Amino acid sequence: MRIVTWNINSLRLRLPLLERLCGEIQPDIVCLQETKVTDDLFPLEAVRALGFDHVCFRGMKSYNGVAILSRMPIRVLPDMPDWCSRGDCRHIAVACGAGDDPIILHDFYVPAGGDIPDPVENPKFAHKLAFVDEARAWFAARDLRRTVVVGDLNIAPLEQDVWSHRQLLKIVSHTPEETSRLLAWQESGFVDAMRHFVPPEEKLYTWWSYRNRNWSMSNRGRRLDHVWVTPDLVPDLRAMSVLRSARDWDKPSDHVPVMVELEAGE
DNA sequence: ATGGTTGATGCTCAA
Repeated sequence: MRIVTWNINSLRLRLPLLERLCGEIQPDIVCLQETKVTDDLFPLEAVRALGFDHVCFRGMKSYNGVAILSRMPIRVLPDMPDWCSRGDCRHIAVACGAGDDPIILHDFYVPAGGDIPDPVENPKFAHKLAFVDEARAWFAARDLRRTVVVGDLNIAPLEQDVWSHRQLLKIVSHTPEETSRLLAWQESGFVDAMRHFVPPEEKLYTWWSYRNRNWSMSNRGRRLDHVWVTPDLVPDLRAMSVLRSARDWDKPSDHVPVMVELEAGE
């Protein structure tokens, strides 16, 4: 089972890129963030035409929005928390597969947190920290198995997840307040599936700012997008790839797709 | 220290 996570930064604008992604790597499941489309305007027919007969989404006007596109049956998990009581569309979760032992898949879009890394001065940063704390507590209180967490978590936790650890320590996405919280959430029951394949000593990025024309040459990237699995799924991990080439597609997202292949759930 | 770009929306905000 090939699972892709991608902050697509407007689904409607980038439908041709989604089509290209599907042609190149044929994912079974695509988890999107920042769809930026309300549910009544979701491009369901275009998504079905790509072979995804099973689709769920939660969107809002202009901001946020998540969607899961699947070739196999999925069912949305009910009674998920309204994180930080915002009514934001930042999370959707499904059970994948028709069998009686499905894979549970959570798709998250964690708040970016604004520019100032101070929760007193910057309410958006406070929201981000609270969101991650709440997620950690929720998962820590549960017995997890056959569970995958993916999404744009908007935090690059390791030193080699950013182009310069030293220069980014006070930049939102890599402050110790964020990285310690994200790792605490991860350690509540998950293994970092990307780092299962790429050792922590190696640079690994999934996002390059639009504000850098020559993004590839300067390569000032960050790993903001993640795939975590519960330990019982680690033996099923088969492959991982970061589709760096997608950053150079026509009208690209600033995030590139990340693919993880699992033996499970066939 | 600063500015750099993009998307959705509509005379600006979020990223």
